[in-house]
Amino acid sequence: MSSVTPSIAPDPDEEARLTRAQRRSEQLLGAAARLMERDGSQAVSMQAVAAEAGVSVGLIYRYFGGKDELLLAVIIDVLDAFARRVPQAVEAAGEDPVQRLVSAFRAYCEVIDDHRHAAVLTYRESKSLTEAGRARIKDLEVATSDPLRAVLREGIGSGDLLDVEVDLVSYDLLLMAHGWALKHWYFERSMTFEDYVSRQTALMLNALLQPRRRRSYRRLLDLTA
Amino acid sequence: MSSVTPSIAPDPDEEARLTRAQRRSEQLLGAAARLMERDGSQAVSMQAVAAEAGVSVGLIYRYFGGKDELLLAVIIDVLDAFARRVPQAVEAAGEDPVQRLVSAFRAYCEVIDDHRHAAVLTYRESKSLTEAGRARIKDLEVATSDPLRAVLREGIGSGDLLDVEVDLVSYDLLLMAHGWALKHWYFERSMTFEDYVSRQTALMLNALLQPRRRRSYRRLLDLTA
Amino acid sequence: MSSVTPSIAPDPDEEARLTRAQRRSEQLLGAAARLMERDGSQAVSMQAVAAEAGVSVGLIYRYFGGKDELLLAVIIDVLDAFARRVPQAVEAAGEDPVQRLVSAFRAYCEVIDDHRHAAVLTYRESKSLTEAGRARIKDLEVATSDPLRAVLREGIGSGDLLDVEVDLVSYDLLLMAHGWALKHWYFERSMTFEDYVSRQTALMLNALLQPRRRRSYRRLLDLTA
Amino acid sequence: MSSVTPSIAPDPDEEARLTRAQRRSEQLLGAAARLMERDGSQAVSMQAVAAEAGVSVGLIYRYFGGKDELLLAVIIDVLDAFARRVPQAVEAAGEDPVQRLVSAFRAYCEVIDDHRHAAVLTYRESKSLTEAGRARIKDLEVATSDPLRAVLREGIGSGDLLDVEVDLVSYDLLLMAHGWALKHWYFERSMTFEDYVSRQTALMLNALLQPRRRRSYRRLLDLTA
DNA sequence: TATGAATGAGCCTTCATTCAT
DNA sequence: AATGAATGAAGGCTCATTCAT
Repeated sequence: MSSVTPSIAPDPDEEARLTRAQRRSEQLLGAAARLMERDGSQAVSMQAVAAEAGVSVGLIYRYFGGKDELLLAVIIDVLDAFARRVPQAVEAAGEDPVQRLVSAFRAYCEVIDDHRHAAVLTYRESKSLTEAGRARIKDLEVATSDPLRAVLREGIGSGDLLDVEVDLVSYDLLLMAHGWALKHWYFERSMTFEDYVSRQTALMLNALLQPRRRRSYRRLLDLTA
Repeated sequence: MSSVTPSIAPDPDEEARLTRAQRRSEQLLGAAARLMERDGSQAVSMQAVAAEAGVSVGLIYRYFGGKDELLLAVIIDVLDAFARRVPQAVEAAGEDPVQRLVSAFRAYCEVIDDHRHAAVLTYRESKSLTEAGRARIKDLEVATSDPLRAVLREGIGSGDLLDVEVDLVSYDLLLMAHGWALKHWYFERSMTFEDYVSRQTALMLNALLQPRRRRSYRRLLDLTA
Repeated sequence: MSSVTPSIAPDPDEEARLTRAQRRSEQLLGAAARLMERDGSQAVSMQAVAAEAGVSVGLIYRYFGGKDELLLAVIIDVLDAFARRVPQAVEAAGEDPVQRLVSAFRAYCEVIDDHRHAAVLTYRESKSLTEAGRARIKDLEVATSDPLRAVLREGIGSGDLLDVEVDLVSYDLLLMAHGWALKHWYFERSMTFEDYVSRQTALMLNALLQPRRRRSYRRLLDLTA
Repeated sequence: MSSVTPSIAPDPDEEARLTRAQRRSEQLLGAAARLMERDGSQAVSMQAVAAEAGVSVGLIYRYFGGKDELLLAVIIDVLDAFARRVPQAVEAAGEDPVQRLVSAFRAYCEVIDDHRHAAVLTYRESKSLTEAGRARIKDLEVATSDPLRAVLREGIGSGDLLDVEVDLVSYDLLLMAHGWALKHWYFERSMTFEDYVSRQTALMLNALLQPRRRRSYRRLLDLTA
């Protein structure tokens, strides 16, 4: 389409940064994500994805080998979003390990709140994938929790946190973040997102903080927020 | 269960107590659960369920209205297991609120370990249900966590636990229990079920126990099990 | 059931006149007719017939070879009703051939009004039958119109009616009678059953009556009833 | 129809005039009509229609929402044939109201002879339709008889016909026309289509013609053709 | 590159029929 | 004579995938 335009290139930067194929790919991924997150991947037909994206069915097969590959790509796309935003939040939190942990946890929760349905996809749809796809996602999920693990290790190293098992605790924190998406229908009746985050943060710090450091974070430890 | 019965001839009794219909129902439920837990309900055809159960397709429709109803029944079956076993465990734990909490949490984890895949069904398949079915499951899920809420309230009332928000914390504990099923593929590499339970228990008590009560449960608080 | 009753035989005549088998047969036929007339034979399942009759599916197969045979029996039952009531009406009309014709036509219409849906069965369902069944019904349908043919011949013989082709005209009259059932939904808006019969009678007589006999039946010839 | 076109190259025009979709639609409609008319719509499977049309099952669903819609379309197709050919015949019959009536009736009979089995579908299959479809067909059936009603009113207005109830008589005439299809198996033994039409025409005129106009149509009034 | 008509395997469901009791 | 649980073939319909244009 835009290649036909004879006038001076309207957006050369955009043109250059993303090849036509990349743009198409994102367009299809977006459409698929939108539908799959809402209805579940199995309930979404390729024709529906095509319609949502405003292209023909055949075109999807030029960019993705089939439905399995499309679902895999959608999930990977979501996990990438995690990998991008959490480290930023940690960085912005400054030097204090506890503050960095709090900030990381909040970032996880925020990303999940933004992709509330997408977050559930990873749980729900892994069975729809090939063994290879499933393996790849598992790796990505582990990688996704890396920032959390790193910040936990920092805190333990600095003596601010108890000497917990990092793998297990980082996973617990992820669960608590995902919890917002999983039971959103339940909690939205009794609390805001801010309530949820601050109360979970308090619980987490109660469990992890070295007793002698508790006074410094008294405000964050208030269990009734 | 029935093996606990001390009186004579437990099997004939068992045979007699269940009508033919009840046995059929359980047989079909078992087959469906086995396949759905493995492949996801959408990927399991009614013909496959029939084959797994060793009956004809038509027979399933004598016992369940259709695929939706079958899935719903499978999930309800699992939730019933929770409703049965957790209260028993709490009862058997004696009077101490903290011991009762620890015991309840362990029971949740054990049921999940027994129904490791089925537990995931609740998360994964809600989209596949009718609105009515979804509503019913939500109610059951809430009810399922009731024993946990009760025991938490006891502990707070007795002054053993901090004054946390019971709804949120009970949900966190459920998440931690479900976590064993959700990431079983990951944790089985580094820990046994016993490791998982005792470490999560330690974290939980660290977060919830009144400081002055910590000494009494020193052993349970060991974060490295 | 009734054979168990020990007290003095409550209805010995009834018992004697109809064997148990005959009564069962009528019971089943009645149930089948009721449902098929309402929903069409194809839409009625054997299990539905059994339920309507208050018996088990298996029993139907003791009395009728299968669904085809059941439908055939239902249709024959209806056609028999025609064969019974029309001759009675003709007889009761006295000696005058024209009066007998008028009476016969009215009788056809009345039977059809009583079995409004059943009448349609013959048109609708003949395709569902075996070749043999179809042939049998065709014969019965021809026989059903015999009284009409006879009375027409009388009228022609007596010089009251024009010398029309009896087969064709008797068929036309049957069509006009069935018309009440076929388009009942349309005519019930603008006329009663009595209107329908008297107006059709007037048209018929206008077409068939010898000109010189018209004066005698002036009232019946009034086209606006 | 198109054979009447005098200009050059009629076939390419025909080819061009119909879009691919229109041709497909007609192809499917034709196949469905052929089978349904022979076996009854309920007895015809979608796979059979696909096979008859030489296409795949799935394709039918691109053109018709389902089996109901397909049956509805077939019936509407037949009713459209009436709406097209009857007015033409009336027009071609000239000015005389009686001639126009005779011509209209003949046209009805001819269309029915062409669609002998399809005509029966309207009677037979109404139960197989949705409420909406049934309503639509009822409307079309009423509309189909409009030309007949119009020509009857003309004749009454011009004083050629008796003052009969137009709705009822037009329906009678339709029944007589449909009669050819309904009992074709019976009448084909004793008369040709021409016999049938001329005799029914004679009966109709005997019933409807004003006595003083009878002499003018003596030939048409001969009851033995 | 892009289209979308066409395919057909496979799914859920129904129901005529059988048979052990 | 009567039951009704069980069967399984067949039907309507969907949708991932292909391919001629």
